[in-house]
Amino acid sequence: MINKNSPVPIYHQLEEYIKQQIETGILREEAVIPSEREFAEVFQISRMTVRQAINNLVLEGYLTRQKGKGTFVSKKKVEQELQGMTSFTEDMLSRGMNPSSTLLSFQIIPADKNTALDLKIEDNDSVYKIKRIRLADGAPMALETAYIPVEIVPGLTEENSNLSLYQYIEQHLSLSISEATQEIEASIADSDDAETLEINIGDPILLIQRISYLQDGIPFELVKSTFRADRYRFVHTMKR
Amino acid sequence: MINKNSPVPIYHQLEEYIKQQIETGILREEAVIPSEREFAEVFQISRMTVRQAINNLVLEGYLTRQKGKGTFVSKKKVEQELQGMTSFTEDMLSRGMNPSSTLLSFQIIPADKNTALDLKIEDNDSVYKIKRIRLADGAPMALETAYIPVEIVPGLTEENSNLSLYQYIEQHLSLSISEATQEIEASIADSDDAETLEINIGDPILLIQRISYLQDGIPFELVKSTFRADRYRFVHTMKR
DNA sequence: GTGGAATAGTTGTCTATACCAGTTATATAT
DNA sequence: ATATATAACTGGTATAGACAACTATTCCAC
Repeated sequence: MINKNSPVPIYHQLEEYIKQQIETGILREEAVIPSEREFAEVFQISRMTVRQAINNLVLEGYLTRQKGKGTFVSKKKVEQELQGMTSFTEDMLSRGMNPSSTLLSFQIIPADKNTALDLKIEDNDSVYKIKRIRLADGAPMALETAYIPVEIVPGLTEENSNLSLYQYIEQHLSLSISEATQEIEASIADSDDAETLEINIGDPILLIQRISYLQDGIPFELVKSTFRADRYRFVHTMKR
Repeated sequence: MINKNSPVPIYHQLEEYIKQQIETGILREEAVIPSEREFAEVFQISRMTVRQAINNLVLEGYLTRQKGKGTFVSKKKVEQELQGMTSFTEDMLSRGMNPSSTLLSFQIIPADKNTALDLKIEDNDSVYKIKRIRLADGAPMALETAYIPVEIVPGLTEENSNLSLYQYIEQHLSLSISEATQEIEASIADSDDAETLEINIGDPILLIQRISYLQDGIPFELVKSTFRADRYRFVHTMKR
């Protein structure tokens, strides 16, 4: 499970290992995880390295420590993610609705000037352009257009683009998403919007543009969404 | 400066020391701080201990590291606050605009059912109801109505209500604001909105409702704002 | 039973050291 | 002067070991 010769740092390998154990349910909510010395012994690594992995998971909210007792799996990652970057799917699930989507188009195109600027790439660099209608409980909720640099996420196809992009990036490319910016504005539907969202021209709509960044501040996704204002309201919690 | 016999951990002492250097301006924004090895040498402590202190300050946003170059003082605690709870005034200032406001009314009224629910008080408990027009560079930007429980912030008057409520609460009542939730939706202007915001009926508007909480999760302010969509766009950064 | 000591487990703090991987200044060769 | 190695810095990762602080249990004396 741990490869000492991998260029991936050991502590990061251990993080992923423990995360996986949590997500697959092998380590359950509220349960104690093995002690630091035990991890060190089992994987033949130093306790300080184990601590580095566990520290990060504590900071990310996966675990909590209790001096003298042990380290425990936190309950509900969901609530923490809610305070920030939720995908449409997660967002709808958290509202008790059933999300689905219809793929309208999947293209690889050269980036225009504005898209290139937002994604910090050169003009005409290749990007995926993926258009979807997002549905909640079967009814149209939003029209979404995503732009993703091909260079960063190669091998995206019409088939696998339906899976969670975030999971793909974190697990297969072992990159992690650190930050996102959103811009939200109000507008009114034009004829195109009205048709796809099944509303009337002049009805209010919510435009949301999100840019998601990797650890190093590299943008990897630009999503422009048009929501039906009568069905969707953006909810958001800030801490500190 | 560092006391090895103190019950306070060394890394924490060092954190406070560095923080102080930053806050007193001895270490300036963007400047390099001494290297880890230098701290270790000067204070005769281990480099790992220095790293523990610096790690924490990095996580708290005081410092940023750059491999091969050094560790730098982050600029502006303000910007971090911007990622979250900004008042209209701060928001506009950060956009390079000149904010002002016109008080429309200042009342103490019994809370209606919904307001009471949001503020977690009883129906008919007294609340301040403060209506303002918010201007940016002299032009109407938003219509704002704030509801504040009298019990939590007694002594608010038409005069001092113009000052920063947040500062007042943090400094005079020594309470601290920990969290806020926002709900954002799109709508279209009715005749009232159109008149106060100097736009046309049917123009798009952005409705923002914010509830701010004290440390203990006690709501102390409910603000409902109506923004001109042609002039205002909600911008928001999420981390992690 | 109650209190206290001993014990074995946990995380927390700290040291000393080593090597790796970027960055920058400096010396050297051309 | 201009390249180009090289050395000397930086933070990043990892080791091994030590003691402190805290928790839980067990056992024993009272």
